[in-house]
Formats: sequence, C-alpha cells, structure tokens
Amino acid sequence: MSTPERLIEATQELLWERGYVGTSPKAIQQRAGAGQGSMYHHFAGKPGLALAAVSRTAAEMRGTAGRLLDGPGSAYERIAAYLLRERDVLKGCPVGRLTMDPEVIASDALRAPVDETIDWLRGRLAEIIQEGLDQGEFSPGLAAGEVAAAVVATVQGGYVLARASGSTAAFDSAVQGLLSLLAPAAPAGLA
Amino acid sequence: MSTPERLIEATQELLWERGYVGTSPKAIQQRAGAGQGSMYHHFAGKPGLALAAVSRTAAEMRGTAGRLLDGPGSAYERIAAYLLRERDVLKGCPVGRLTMDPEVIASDALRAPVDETIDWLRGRLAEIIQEGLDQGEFSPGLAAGEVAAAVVATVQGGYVLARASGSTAAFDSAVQGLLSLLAPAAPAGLA
DNA sequence: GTCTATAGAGTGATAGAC
DNA sequence: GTCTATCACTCTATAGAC
Repeated sequence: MSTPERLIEATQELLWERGYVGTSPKAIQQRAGAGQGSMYHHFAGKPGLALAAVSRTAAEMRGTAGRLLDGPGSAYERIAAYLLRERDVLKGCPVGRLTMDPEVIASDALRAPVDETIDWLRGRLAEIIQEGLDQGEFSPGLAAGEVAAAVVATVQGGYVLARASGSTAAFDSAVQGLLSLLAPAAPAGLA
Repeated sequence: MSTPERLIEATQELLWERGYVGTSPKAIQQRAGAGQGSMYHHFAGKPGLALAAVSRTAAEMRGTAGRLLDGPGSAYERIAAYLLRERDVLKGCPVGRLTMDPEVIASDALRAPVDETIDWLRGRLAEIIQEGLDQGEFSPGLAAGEVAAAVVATVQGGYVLARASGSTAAFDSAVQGLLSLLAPAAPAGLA
C-alpha cells in the first residue's frame, strides 16, 4: 500500500481510538511506518491528514448504513437490520465520537463530513419511516423526522452506555427498547 | 472560595469542554487562579484532581435528575420532565462525554463514577417505567429496563446529533420522537 | 500553602540534505 | 519522496525556597 494510504488509515484508526486532541503526528507516523518528512510531504500537517481521514471514515459509514437501509424487507425490518448490525460497540462510533472533540467542533472543515453523514442517515431513516407510515406499519400519529432522530440518537447513546459500563449489554438493551416501542402493533389474533 | 474548591470547579469546567486528554494542569491552574505548587500541594496531579472533579460532577447530575424523577405526576410526565428539562445541549453531557475519552476509559477509578451515575439513572427510569406499566399507562408488552436504556441513550445520542449540526434542534427532535413512541395511547374519544 | 526554578519527554512543524 | 536535524513550545511533575 502507498505511503499516503497508510497514513490515512493509521489516522482513521487513531481518531477512532483517541480522537483528534489525543492523536499526535508522531503516533500516526509510527503506526503507518512513515517518517516525519513523508507525512508533511503528502499532507498539510495534522489538520490536513485528519480531514482526509474523517472524510473517508464518513464515506465508509454511509456505505455500510446505506447497504442495510436499501436492503429488502418492510420498513421495520430494514430499521431493525440497521440497529442490529454487527458493531465494535465498545470502540464507539468512528463518526459520532468526533462530535465530542473540541478541535473537531471548532473546525468547520472537520465538522462538515460528520454533520453531513449524520444528517444523511437521519434523512434516509426518515424516508423509510415515512414509507412504513404510509403502509400502516407504524402508529399513525408519528412524525417520521422525529422518530428518525430518536433512532440515530439511540445508537449514538447506546455507545455511551456501553463504554460507561464496559459491556455491550447496555447498547443491546437500548436498541431492544427502541425496537419494542417502534414495533408494529401485533396483528389481532397473535396473543 | 478556597483554592482546592476553585481547582475542582475549574477542572469540572475543562473536563466538560475539552475532556481529560484535552485538559492540561496549566489550563486548570490558570482558570482557577492558582499556581503550580498550589495545585500539586492539594491534589495528586492531574489524575487526582480529575477524580475529585468527576465525582462531584456525577453527584451533581444525580441530584438534578433525581429531583425531576422524584417529582409529581404520572410516569410519563416525570419521564417527559426529565427529557425536556433545560440543558446546555451544545456543551454535551458532562458525564456521558467522558466515556469518549480514552484515558478515562483506561482508568477504573475515573470510569467508576461515570458508570455508577449512568447506571443509577437507568435503574431509576426503569422503576418509573415499571410503575407506569403497572398503572396501564404504557403498552403492556414493554420491558422496563430496555425502555429505560433507550431513554438514556436518546438523551446521550441527542447531544451527539446537536453537536454535529451545531444546533439544538436535533436534540429536541430526538426527544420528541421518543416521547411520541412512548406516549400513552390516546384515550378513546380524544381524536 | 504558595511561589519560582528546573527537568525530561512530547508536540507540531520547518529546513535542507539525499 | 524520504531522511535527519533542529526548533520553539507545551506537558506533567518534582524540588526547594519562602
């Protein structure tokens, strides 16, 4: 793999593990197996490299989520597929995590891909929930946009609960709680 | 105010704004108006001071949430009071934020007050939701513990959405979405 | 209790040789 | 493109005077 490529991937990993503030150029170079000069030749310092890494992480996340949300099944099933997909729960969300970093929030350039990704996810979920509402799959009074925000928030918050307790159980619990609230009313005759 | 007191409060603020990794002893001293020697006289370095600050922040949060959850009203009303309380949404949660800090997670001492606070909140919410279930206030099939986890996660994730977009709107939207999912079925004759 | 001095390591970057 | 050298600064802490 090329040196710029290795630098970007090392930065993606470190931003996920330690955030922007907690990641030093030196650590990036060591993980990438690249020298000082090499890094500064290919990128405009730590901010430039971080921008490349964050943009790529954001794009990858859109790809992963998009494939599940565009899959087969009812609205409920596609949302469940997204919520129940395999995750490195204890590592947290590589995109959402960045919102807690003061220097990411202070930089419009770094925050933009984060904002766009989360906003895209919320919008895509809202479309699917609206489909479900149109099909009579969910309670009629619901606002698709608000429920979509609650879905995204449950995932992001689930990471917080899991990392606080050091166990994935709390994430799974929150997801189950949300799914049970969202569940299509059991068709008459089931219970 | 005493010097130790000022140091603790300055640390609470900086941990909220920048996390543990992003906060230096020097910054704490400057905000507290205390010298180097003063800080190291009263506390065992950055970790000791952080532990004092985190413990206090956690206790304050339990107080705030406890007062709302112990208040008057139905189960739904008390949960809504908690969800809709005034918050510095764009600053994030002073407790939950710490779960994204690698050094907090690496330290059992620092993580403990965070874990205990979030766990206490989830437990208290579960009790209230169970009360609501016993009163027939919510859909009978729900698991109190899971719904409680979803409530906490929605709040924690709401902060992520708000900080990503730079606006409090997304937080409010997620909370409304959750409340609409949780809402007692409208009594017959309302619409 | 508070102050200044000092210290070794790390940070983020530039310069210039190869 | 990559390397080493160098830089001014910050980080976290200790020592010892006052």
